[in-house]
Amino acid sequence: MSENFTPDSSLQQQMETFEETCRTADLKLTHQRLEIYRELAKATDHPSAEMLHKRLQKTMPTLSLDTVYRTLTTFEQHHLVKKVQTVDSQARFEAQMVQHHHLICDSCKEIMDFHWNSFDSTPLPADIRQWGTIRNKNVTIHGTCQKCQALKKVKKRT
Amino acid sequence: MSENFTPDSSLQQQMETFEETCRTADLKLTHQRLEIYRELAKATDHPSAEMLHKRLQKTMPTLSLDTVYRTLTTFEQHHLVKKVQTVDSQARFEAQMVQHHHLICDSCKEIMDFHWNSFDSTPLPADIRQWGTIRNKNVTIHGTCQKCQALKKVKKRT
DNA sequence: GCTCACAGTAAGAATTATTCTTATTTGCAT
DNA sequence: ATGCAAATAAGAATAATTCTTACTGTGAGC
Ligand SMILES: [Mn+2]
Ligand SMILES: [Mn+2]
Ligand SMILES: [Zn+2]
Ligand SMILES: [Zn+2]
Repeated sequence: MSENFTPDSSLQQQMETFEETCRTADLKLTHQRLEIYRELAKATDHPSAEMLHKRLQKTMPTLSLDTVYRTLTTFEQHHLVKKVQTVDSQARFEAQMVQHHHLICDSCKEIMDFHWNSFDSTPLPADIRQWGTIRNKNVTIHGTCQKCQALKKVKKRT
Repeated sequence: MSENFTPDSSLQQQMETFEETCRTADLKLTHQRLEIYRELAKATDHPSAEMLHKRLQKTMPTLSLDTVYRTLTTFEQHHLVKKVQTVDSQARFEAQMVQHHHLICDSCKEIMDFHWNSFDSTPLPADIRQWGTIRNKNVTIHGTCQKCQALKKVKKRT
């Protein structure tokens, strides 16, 4: 590990990969695309388009919500980001493209990543294979996070 | 197995359980509720509210789409149906409440059930336990179903 | 079986999330 | 530096879902 290591070094790396992918895909490197990608890449909470827009407006007051949506869709088509499947109406996004799974708090809607290598390497039940071509398999865990549990206890006491 | 066994016997059973649950929950047994539940219970494709409405309109021409939505929401609150999490804008529903998992075709959006008991009884990675209270864990498999694969091949030949 | 209170419904308006249209701006190849 | 296709901003439009309101029907009590 180098002496120049900073918590941002992986983000820097990710930005470079992003720029490279854009150039290869003939996507122009606009300020909007760079900032939207950076904001999503540094987020760990799987923000919605609206959340991203709100965060970015502080530094880019003229950024339109439509651009956020359009840009995320473009990124998705180029496998730079993923739409996360939820039961809620607003779509949630992430720039984390390596295989992982999700913990979802049904109370605050927080989405957290986790890894589960032993699951990833477990073969599927045999009878599923004939269904078609399988692209990926993912686990979603629903529950209530610590924070929300604590809040509930406080409320009960009232 | 009785001589009176018919393919519908389990649906009959499910309808009785449904009626019982409604009575216990002080939900009036309206024609709309009965038919919406029956239609969803007999479906295996996880229909959207709109799909259910379309199917029911044949026999109930005055049924409003709003009633379908409202009724499904009521059922969901009483754990009679579940909203299925997808990446698409239209919500999909099911009356199948026993633990199971989903195969989703990214091409035709078909959602299929499957069971995986060995997964269900596998403990979660230890480091997840501290996140909060876990309610359930489910697997979603994405891919392309046989039908869609066949269609693609035909198209390629053209 | 009849009546009545009130939960539930239909219809259309409203809201929310997302996408489209169009005039203007910008990245980048030349 | 110039030109032009691609991208953006703003607001209109669309799609999915929910709300409002006047009317209807379920089922408890007689
Ligand atoms: Mn994730
Ligand atoms: Mn299912
Ligand atoms: Zn929470
Ligand atoms: Zn398919």
